Amino acid sequence: MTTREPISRRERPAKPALSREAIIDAALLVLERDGAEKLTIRRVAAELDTGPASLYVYVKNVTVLHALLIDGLLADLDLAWDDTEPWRERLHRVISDYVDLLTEHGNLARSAMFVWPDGPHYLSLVDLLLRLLQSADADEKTAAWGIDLILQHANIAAAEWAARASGTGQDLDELATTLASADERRHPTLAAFDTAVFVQGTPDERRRWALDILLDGITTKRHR
Amino acid sequence: MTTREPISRRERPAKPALSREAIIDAALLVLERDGAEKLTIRRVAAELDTGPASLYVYVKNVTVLHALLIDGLLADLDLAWDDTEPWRERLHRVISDYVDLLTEHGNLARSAMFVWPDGPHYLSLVDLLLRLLQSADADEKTAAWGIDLILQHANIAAAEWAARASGTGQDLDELATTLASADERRHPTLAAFDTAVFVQGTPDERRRWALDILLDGITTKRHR
DNA sequence: ACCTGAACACCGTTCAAGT
DNA sequence: ACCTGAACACCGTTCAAGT
Repeated sequence: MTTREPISRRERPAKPALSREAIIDAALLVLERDGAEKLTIRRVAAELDTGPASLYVYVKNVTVLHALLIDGLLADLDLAWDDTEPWRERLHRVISDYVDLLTEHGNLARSAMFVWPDGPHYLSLVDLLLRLLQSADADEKTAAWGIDLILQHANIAAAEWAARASGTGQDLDELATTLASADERRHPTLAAFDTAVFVQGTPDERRRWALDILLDGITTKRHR
Repeated sequence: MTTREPISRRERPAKPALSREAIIDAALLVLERDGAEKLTIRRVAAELDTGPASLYVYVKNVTVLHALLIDGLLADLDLAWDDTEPWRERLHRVISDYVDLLTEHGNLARSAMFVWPDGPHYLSLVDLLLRLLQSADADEKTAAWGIDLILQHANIAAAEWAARASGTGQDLDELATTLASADERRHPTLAAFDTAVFVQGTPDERRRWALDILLDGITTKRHR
């Protein structure tokens, strides 16, 4: 497998030259085949028939690899602008789509929390959000910081849900039990509270609720 | 610390019997000595002069180990209730304390995002938050879900800041450049926007701003 | 039941050497 | 400059065997 003379031509898919694009392609393949938790430098390198060291010319670290991927996935997002749909509805829809997309690849969502997946698709998403918040009369700072806050929340929602699904997190029953066992002396407010409420609601309900809180807050604009 | 026979007295610190408490003690020591990113099952086990397998009788996995620790750290939190301080100020103060505490141990903050550190101190924190939101006239659901949202935001803030400090994240300059390079055709709204705003503000300012958004949203209570 | 050594199945990253 | 094999320095978790 070194400088091979033009033998039979296509004995194998012909080892592609390394490049950022080739890496993304290989990574997408690994993602689909092995799942997000297996999306490691080593596996992508193996997919490219090389050692892990080779990738470091193109990606600074794993987090960057993840960010690269996320932007790729975002290509599937529906970012169409629709005059007739109220801004709030549209925003709910796009964030819901975004969370769904990330949730399918739980591990990636964790990375999304720490890097802005700075690719063209992510920029398009930000562009749409900005347009929506502007149409809701948010001023510059509120819009910009608000987008950060909204995406942060979406990322957490995806990561949390994925953690729950993979069994890495703790189950809600456990949490409910702890809350219910609040001591009357040490935690009087909690003891007098219907703690079941904490764990109520479907993920969807809670996401929607939380986003509304955010949007209410953003459009209230106290400017304190 | 156990019922020790009066032998020669202090030949060694006397290998303590394993227990959840002993594990927490050892973990706190590792945390202080080696930092949060080194707080692994293996290191804590080594600290206890045993193999990693031994800990699995007491902790289900690393995440649980982290959760245990977080609750321990929360012991230092000032949770006093003060009639004279307006609820909003008090809430800002306690969340700010909480974030500071977690930020010092960045890696732990990441775990806090996926487990409720269900120990007595965490319950006390929740108790205080509940009391504060109730005094702001939030109904049950709004208070409970709101606390979840607030803590989520605090956890992210801590984790993000820690990631930035450790160099794992991406630096803001990079992000600013990407945003500024928005293409006029593909990202018209962004191109016409002063993208510098996205990365403006100190962490403190942004935290305070975000929490106010949350609180504004929570106290608005649209009930849609 | 509790505890353990050893193994299993991996990681990310760096380095010295090649081309 | 780009690419690589090999090594470094770790991980979490499980298992079979002991007490």
